[in-house]
Amino acid sequence: MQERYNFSEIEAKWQKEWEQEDLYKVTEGDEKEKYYCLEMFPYPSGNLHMGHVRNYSIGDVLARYKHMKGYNVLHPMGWDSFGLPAENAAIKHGIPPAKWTLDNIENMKKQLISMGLSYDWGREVATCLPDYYKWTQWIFLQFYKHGLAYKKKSYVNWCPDCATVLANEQVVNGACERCDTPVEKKSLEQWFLRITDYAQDLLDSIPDLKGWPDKVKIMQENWIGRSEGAEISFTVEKTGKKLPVYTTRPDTTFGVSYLVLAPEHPMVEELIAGTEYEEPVRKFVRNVQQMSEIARTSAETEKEGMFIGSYVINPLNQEKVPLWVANYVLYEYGTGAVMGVPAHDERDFMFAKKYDLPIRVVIQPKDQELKVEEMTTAFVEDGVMVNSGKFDGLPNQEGISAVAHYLEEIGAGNVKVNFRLRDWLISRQRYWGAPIPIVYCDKCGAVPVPDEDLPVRLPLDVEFRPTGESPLNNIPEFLNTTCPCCGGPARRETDTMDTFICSSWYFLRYADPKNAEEAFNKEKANYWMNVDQYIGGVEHAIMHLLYARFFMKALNDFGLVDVREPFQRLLTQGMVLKDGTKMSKSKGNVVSPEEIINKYGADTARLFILFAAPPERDLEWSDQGVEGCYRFLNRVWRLVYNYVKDENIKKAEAKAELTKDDKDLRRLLHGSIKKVSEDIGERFTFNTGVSAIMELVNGLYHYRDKAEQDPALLKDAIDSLLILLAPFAPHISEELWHALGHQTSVHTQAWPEYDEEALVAEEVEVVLQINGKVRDRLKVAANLSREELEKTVLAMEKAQQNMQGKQVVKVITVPGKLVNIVVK
RNA sequence: GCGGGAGUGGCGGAAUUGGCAGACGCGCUGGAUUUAGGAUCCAGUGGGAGACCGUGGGGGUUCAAGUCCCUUCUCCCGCACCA
Repeated sequence: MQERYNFSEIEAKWQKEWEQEDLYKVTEGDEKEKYYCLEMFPYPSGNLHMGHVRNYSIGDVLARYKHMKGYNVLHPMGWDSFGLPAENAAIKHGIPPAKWTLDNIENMKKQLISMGLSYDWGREVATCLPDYYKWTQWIFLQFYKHGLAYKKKSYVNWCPDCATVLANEQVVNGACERCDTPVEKKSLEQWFLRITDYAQDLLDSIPDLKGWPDKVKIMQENWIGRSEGAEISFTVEKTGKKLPVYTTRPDTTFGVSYLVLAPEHPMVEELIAGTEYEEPVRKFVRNVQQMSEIARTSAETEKEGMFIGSYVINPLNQEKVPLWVANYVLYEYGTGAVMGVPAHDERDFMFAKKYDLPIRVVIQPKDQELKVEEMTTAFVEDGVMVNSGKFDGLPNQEGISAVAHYLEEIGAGNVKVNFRLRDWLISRQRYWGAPIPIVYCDKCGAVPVPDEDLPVRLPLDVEFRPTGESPLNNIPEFLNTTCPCCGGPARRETDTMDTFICSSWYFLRYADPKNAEEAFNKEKANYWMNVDQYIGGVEHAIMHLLYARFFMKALNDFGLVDVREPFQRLLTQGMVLKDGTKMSKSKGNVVSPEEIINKYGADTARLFILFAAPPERDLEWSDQGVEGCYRFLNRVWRLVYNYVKDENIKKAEAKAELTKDDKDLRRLLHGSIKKVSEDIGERFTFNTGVSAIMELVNGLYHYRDKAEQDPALLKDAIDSLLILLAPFAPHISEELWHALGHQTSVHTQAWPEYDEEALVAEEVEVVLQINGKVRDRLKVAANLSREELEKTVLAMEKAQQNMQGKQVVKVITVPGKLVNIVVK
């Protein structure tokens, strides 16, 4: 055994060895219980960053731990490899996207391997390869065949910089999630998936996600945004047509003083055509539509509107109220029209004040009387209905359903549930994605590509121009095809799918990655799913995690798999920061994993990133902290080195009886086993797990200084130490394990069990408190009875001093912990 | 504005069920070793000379509060005209 810890030699050696032995290969159907440990697969940007290191270190500790605990562990890795950066590289550097992507994968895979991660590389998938996207296309067609994929013309979010449309979820504060460019609205014909059909289901099963952080569950709940209310039909006076509005407050319907349409509402144009309002209203609508999404959807934006010259009839009281158009009404939500009740809605109140529209109180608070002239803000709390005909006197909460049901009776409305969630726009006007497998025929319309013709291959020999247009439009061999229906000439769809589609089912493909006949074998998927532990960044709280849940429910409904939720437990790791902020090139505070691994080794990098903070919290990078972890591994190395070298210890006879020092070490050892097991397996607090291992090492150093040791105990402690360390620092543990003379891998050892009896201390320290404040300490026998403990502590000098001349009110004794004397 | 999370030594962080605040690591101080430095090993390290005081501030419950309740401040994250 070498005296020095030569990490680079050791790490290379064991990485090669593990690969040759195929140590991490798994197959299904083992008699062991399965455990599916999954980390979010990366986009192959070309280089690993610290966020990846953190993500994959966490996953690897869990996977290795579960493996040693006797589970059949599936721990795969792959590549989310479609996406825009590959195209940008092509435009900028003239490298074809496929080559750029595959080169990046190769490089990143090397880096992942250099971290010593326990992946079954035989299950590697890359979403950009035809053997994967064939099945992405097939799944799309399943959605299509079940009526869950459809094409419609609508106002969609367009990012001018990315030159493509975006899903609602990809618009952040009115700007493109990727490049921060303000999005524009465009009216385009696009493919959607009917995620709204699953809105209620997605919401209802959130409480079942027991192992998910509340934060993520709440975010999803808010995103789905269920609201209960009523749809109420007003009648347009001029045309007699019904104009439905959606409201959560049908109890305020008697307080309606105007109605507002969204600028995009088709009835606007219909009602102004040929009237004196035509020109000014058109101008107003145009102005609103020219506003950026950010300005338009901000709550701070001044509410502006305009009367459009028509009136509608309130179905409850037959009142005639004016019809307006205004910038604050969203066409996409509800019916695109709202009723204005200024007295009881803040926005309506502001609007009515601005345009001098009437305000009528229809809900009175219980303890005071509202006077319109005195109101400075809308009254939105609960109260009693007034000015509401036969509903007068009814508490408004009851009024909500009473009015809704009455409207239903008279045929002027119905109870209605609305969701904020919109259907998922999946078309992208980009090249580097999975082609949507549809062809357009003049005779037959949109026709799905037959399963046997899949995959619709992405042509690889393409030319990129910085026009923003998808090159697929310029490739006749791709574009022109024959109709699968009638055999006539047809055109292919040139849009590709949102890459979130590819990542919505990859965890299923890992269960059966090589299958050429199916997306995945049902039995294999049923065996491995669902994912027992999923680990990734919280930035995916909504998009990826919601889409994947939607896919799982749909695939279950298609009968392809038995489970309905993809991820049993979810761990969202915090960011890796440097100098208090996120690492970024522009700030110049990036620490590259490669650099750290070269300087200290992967084991040190892993250990530091797990030790520096609990996984959910942000982690501040510290070069000195890394140094400390490196020192610790050296300390472990020397401990084992000295042990192996010391012939006396190995020759020593086993002792008949353990001394106090022996028992202390044994208690420390078993306490460490317990702590590390719980910290990895139950609490997911790897930082305290590492600290427990450090304490064990400190204890072993002290033990080595003792005059006599128990050789059997020492050997057991050092063996166990290496097993406990193995999930965190796999290379050094393996090397030292073999240096101790073991023939098999440390990673295939059974995780040690702790002995409850060994944990029991013979002596404990108890505390003397006076009025709750610690005044003295005392070592006593651990099994001392309550009475004896109290007697002993009360007899202490400090106790006597404090009781002198005072009245003892009471004495609280907690055996094994403390005696608190309350004096007056 | 709404929702969520966090404020603990010089720093990262521990304290799992209300029971010894500051585990472990960094940094710092001292000692041993060494020609010397580095490395290593050992010891010390919240503040205060001390009685004592200490978990963002104020109040409360309790024999006992970092932990529970009320209130307030600061920071971070998510959503934000969804009728």
